[in-house]
Amino acid sequence: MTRTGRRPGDAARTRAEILVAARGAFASLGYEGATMRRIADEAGVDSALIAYHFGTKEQLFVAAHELPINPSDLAFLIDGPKDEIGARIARFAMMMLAADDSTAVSLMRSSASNPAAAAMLREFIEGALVEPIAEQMGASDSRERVALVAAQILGVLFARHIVRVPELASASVDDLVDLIAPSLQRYLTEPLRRVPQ
Amino acid sequence: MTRTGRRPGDAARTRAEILVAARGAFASLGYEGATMRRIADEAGVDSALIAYHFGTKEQLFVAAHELPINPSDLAFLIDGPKDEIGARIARFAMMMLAADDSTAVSLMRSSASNPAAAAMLREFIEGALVEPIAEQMGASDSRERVALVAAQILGVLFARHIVRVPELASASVDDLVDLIAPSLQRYLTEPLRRVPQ
DNA sequence: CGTATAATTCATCAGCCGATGAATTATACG
DNA sequence: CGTATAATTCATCGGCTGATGAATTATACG
Repeated sequence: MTRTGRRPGDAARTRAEILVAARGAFASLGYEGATMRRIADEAGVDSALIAYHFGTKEQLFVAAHELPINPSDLAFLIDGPKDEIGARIARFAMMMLAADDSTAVSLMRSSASNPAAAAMLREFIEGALVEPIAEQMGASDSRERVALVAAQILGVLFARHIVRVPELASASVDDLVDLIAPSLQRYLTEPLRRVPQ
Repeated sequence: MTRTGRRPGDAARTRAEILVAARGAFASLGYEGATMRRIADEAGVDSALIAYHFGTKEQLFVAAHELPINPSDLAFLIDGPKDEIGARIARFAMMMLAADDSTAVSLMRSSASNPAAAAMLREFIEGALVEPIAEQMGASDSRERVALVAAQILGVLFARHIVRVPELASASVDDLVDLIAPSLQRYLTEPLRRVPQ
């Protein structure tokens, strides 16, 4: 059927198709579950071709998770009215990160069993969220505040897309935004402790 | 060194040692990463002995996660002053579930790559938390409220023990309780949406 | 048009996985 | 004390994994 040797037609396209298949597999199966052969089958390709284009499985994982988001795209979260920052972040997180096959869910899934993936997720949270937002806020506990926001978002994603708790899995994006926005708002802008340290 | 055949001494003890090794391995490596051979090595035992005592790997996983908690032990969370229920749940969750090798972290880790583990975690959340607490509360949106509490707790555990976000990984249990208790309180007892549906 | 090279598949390797039957040794119980 | 049986290790199976060298075919470019 598919003979050996170079295929006719657009060559650069194959590479992109492998990346799409890889993202889907990592997101639904995690790092170990997404085998090279499965990804290759999904992309309609031999697994050796993946090695040819991307090298090792770990390199493929990194390539598949290269951010489609430029960290400076997140500036709008900080700008704008301060009393709505929780809602802005909640909406952005639920919309961009909530798809079952999003790179965020994929990274979360793989982080659970793969320390290198956990490091990637940690560095993204620190570098793209905690540091820029905390710097902008300037208070001494800003980093802690942003980390709590990240934890709340991770929790909703985990409960909704990995555990699939029915009450959250069936909720709409709009509902989720309304529900968690006040918590994020509190973590960022309201007094955190009853008895200050 | 360790010869073949039955070993002298307390026989029932071996079984318990296998369970301890299994819990540690599942909690730190996840379902797929915790291989039968690794667990056996950790327990100082041949992997065939695990099969002899517990059957398949999946049966071992279930045995290792049999609840040390009787669901009725959770009644105290609901009883007591209503304006402190968030703090009670936060303290209980952070203390009981926060150890790196707790069965909760173990279940979370395995849930990410193993649908059967995710089902176990989902059923625990629904059966031991959402249903009893929501029934006690009685409001129409009670289930959703408890699910949000579960999501917040899962998020802190995930960020702290799996991603290891430094700001949360280094925080003390007391700090974490103080920080998230008001969010849990709001999810359970305060108006959830600005514009009711 | 010819040829170097890029893209692709095939075949195969060593290693690890979970499972299982056979052999071995201690205990329990008559 | 003898023997059935429980507890344990050993040896091995088929299957899957990531990786890689060799063969094949299309393209790019002179």
